[in-house]
Amino acid sequence: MTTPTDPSAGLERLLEAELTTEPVFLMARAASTGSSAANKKLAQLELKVRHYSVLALACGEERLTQRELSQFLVLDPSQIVAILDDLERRGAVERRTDPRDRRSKIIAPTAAGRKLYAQARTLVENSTAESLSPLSPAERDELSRLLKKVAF
Amino acid sequence: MTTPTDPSAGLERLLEAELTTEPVFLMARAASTGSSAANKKLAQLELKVRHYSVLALACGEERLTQRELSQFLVLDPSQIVAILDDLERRGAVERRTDPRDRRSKIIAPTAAGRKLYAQARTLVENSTAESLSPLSPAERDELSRLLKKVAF
DNA sequence: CTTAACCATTGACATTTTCAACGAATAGCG
DNA sequence: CGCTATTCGTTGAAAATGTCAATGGTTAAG
Repeated sequence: MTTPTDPSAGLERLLEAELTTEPVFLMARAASTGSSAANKKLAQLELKVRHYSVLALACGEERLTQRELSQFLVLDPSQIVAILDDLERRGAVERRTDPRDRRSKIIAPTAAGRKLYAQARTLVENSTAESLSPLSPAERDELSRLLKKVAF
Repeated sequence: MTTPTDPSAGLERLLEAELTTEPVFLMARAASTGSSAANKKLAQLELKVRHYSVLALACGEERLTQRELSQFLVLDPSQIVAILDDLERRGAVERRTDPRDRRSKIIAPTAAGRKLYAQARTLVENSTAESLSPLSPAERDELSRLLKKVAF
């Protein structure tokens, strides 16, 4: 098993570049490599991170409307529609008209959806473990803590 | 001056959602909000983060080829072409055929380019300060340190 | 009851990503 | 030296993503 060559190999001399101190850049790069790694793993379930995120929320404690999903995930309502079309076609979630406000639709997971989420979750955790492998367990926790403060 | 309403306001009940513990999700969200904030500031210079990144590297110590920019920024070579077309049209950078390998082109900043970078850098720093405002100075340093370890 | 606002959805459009193919130039090897 | 394979920047097409206005159905406010 050959280690996949780092695409940015041979550029160690750039580690001192001013850009390397910019959090915007670091975040973008970390997020980009991280989610593309996760997407690769999720591909075997024909999922992408965006589907995984919606599915995860659908499988959570709170029952959410599409509007709420849209706000929380910072995605346009129309994108939520597309993602839900995929997930619903696969029988992973259901749209239920909110009885208290028939404009909204509440997203609920099916049994198959929960199963799918369980599998996906494992894959994502593997991917995360690899992505964060340069960090110690304590550092991973700290990173998550800091990101959470920034992201909300 | 009214504080722009947080788009994800009223969803505090989701802060305990399982998804909130996933670094992939946190990174994506932090990166997304962070760079869209930076983009807004950079708009007054008619720049985006991607242009800023290339300009920053061009203004650094190392003289880089397009291929190297592409690898370091994890962007397709064709995207580098487009970004450089913009920057060159504005007279911020120059493409110089590498005398040691006439296939490659070395990117060099012009005087105007350095000036532009200086202005842009200030804007980005302001944006970063706002984005990371929920963190203490020590936490910001720690976040940068951790991100750097992950991103490279 | 009427008007304004909200939700999910659709469709159009811009931006970004991804990929294959090309000419020019170099590197490796006989 | 000559031939072949590889690399570089560039172009163009296709797919994915993001952004935005308009719609029908529904609710809220007066």
